[in-house]
Amino acid sequence: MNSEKKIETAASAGKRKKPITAQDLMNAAVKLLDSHRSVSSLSLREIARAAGIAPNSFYRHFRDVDDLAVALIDQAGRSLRGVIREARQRLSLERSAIRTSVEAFMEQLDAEQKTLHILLREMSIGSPAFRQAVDRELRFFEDELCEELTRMAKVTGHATYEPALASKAITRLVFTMGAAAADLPPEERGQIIDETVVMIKMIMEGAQSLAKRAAEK
Amino acid sequence: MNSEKKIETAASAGKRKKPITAQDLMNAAVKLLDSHRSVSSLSLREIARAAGIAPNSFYRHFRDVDDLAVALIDQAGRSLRGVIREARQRLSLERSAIRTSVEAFMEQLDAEQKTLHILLREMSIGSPAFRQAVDRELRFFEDELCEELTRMAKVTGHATYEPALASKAITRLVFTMGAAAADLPPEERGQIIDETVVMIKMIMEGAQSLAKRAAEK
DNA sequence: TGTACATCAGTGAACGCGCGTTCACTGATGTAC
DNA sequence: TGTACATCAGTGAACGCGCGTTCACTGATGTAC
Repeated sequence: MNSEKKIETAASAGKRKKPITAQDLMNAAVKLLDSHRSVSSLSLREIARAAGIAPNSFYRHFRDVDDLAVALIDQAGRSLRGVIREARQRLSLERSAIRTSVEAFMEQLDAEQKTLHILLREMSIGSPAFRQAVDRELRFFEDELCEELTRMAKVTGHATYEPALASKAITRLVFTMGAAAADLPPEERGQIIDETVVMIKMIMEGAQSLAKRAAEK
Repeated sequence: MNSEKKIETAASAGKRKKPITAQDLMNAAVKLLDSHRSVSSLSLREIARAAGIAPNSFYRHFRDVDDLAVALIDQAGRSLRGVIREARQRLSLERSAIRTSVEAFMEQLDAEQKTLHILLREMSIGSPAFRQAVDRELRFFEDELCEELTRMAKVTGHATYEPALASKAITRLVFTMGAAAADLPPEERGQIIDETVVMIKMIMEGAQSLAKRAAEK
């Protein structure tokens, strides 16, 4: 017990050194962002403190806080690709493709690193580099969805009117609803998911109906 | 000329006093927010400096920066009601109701106080009071739209499926697209307006089509 | 019309504090011979 | 296997600065008599 305490003290108060990764710093930042603070309001010292390192050690991993923020968005991007991949995997079953995808998206909000949540919240705020990173991810999601829509159109015979626009509308809608969901207790998430599913169905139905009408005349 | 210069000097460098309004402070804050900074990153001293008063004079008008931020959102709310009123006024003409409304919305982004822009950007960030104020405005817009939709349904005979959800979808979409438009040079706004109009038409068309289908079975 | 007085929006100076950044350092880990 | 050395992630101390907030103040404006 004595030696155990000694080890613990050595590990936490650490005589001289502690190894820390860039990821640890990002996690510390995410934790600080938890309650509706914006990335731009985080200080370097604050993050370093939360991660348990000296302020100047921060520079070993990132140029500045903005640099870390961009890294967070990149991670959110990876999270987003995870959503898409997972939705595809689950898709072969008999459930509604829309519902399945929306659920995959909303689940990713609680993923270990809650970077997706941050992306949703700070879409239009932050440095040029930050917003550029967000835009890139948004566009990727949109393009992926658009491909999926046109692929579906060939299979089912239901053409989609302006599939790029429908994709954009759905993407923006899912992102906004996701941002709303992320701030809600899990038991109210279900309703947001239901709402989002119906909204998407409206768009798909509308896009198909408009396509038919355009074809008729 | 000599006396004119004297007066100007007295007014700008001001021997002892300058009268300043709460609105002046809000305008100064808005100006600082222009390039993608978040409200939470503004300092009291920065705002006071921009408004041309001593830092401590700030307290004559607001309790703190957060208090000013909430006032900005209230102003954005008034701007939003202006959008609705203006859209209604223009509506009697023969143009598309959707297009007219979207244009009214997007024009309001450039209104003298660009508070609507700030509301769109910071929707999910900021103090509880701030977000509560934003939520209130969002809901108001949504309700207003929902009423309009059900009123239209009676006139045209086209029922809307889940009008509350359709309203929510349209509101969120308009707000996101507005946020995107606000950061764009005016000459690219037109495209965003066109896109938004088509998106809304998809939702309306879809909601009507789903209503028909629900009525049939 | 004058005089006395309260109110109110402004002021400069000062405080203690947390900030970002720099410096020269330390000691563990991996590599060359 | 040992020894010498480069690399690299950490360190504490120090810097100058802008911050929010407080204080006692000033002088213009509006009101009462």
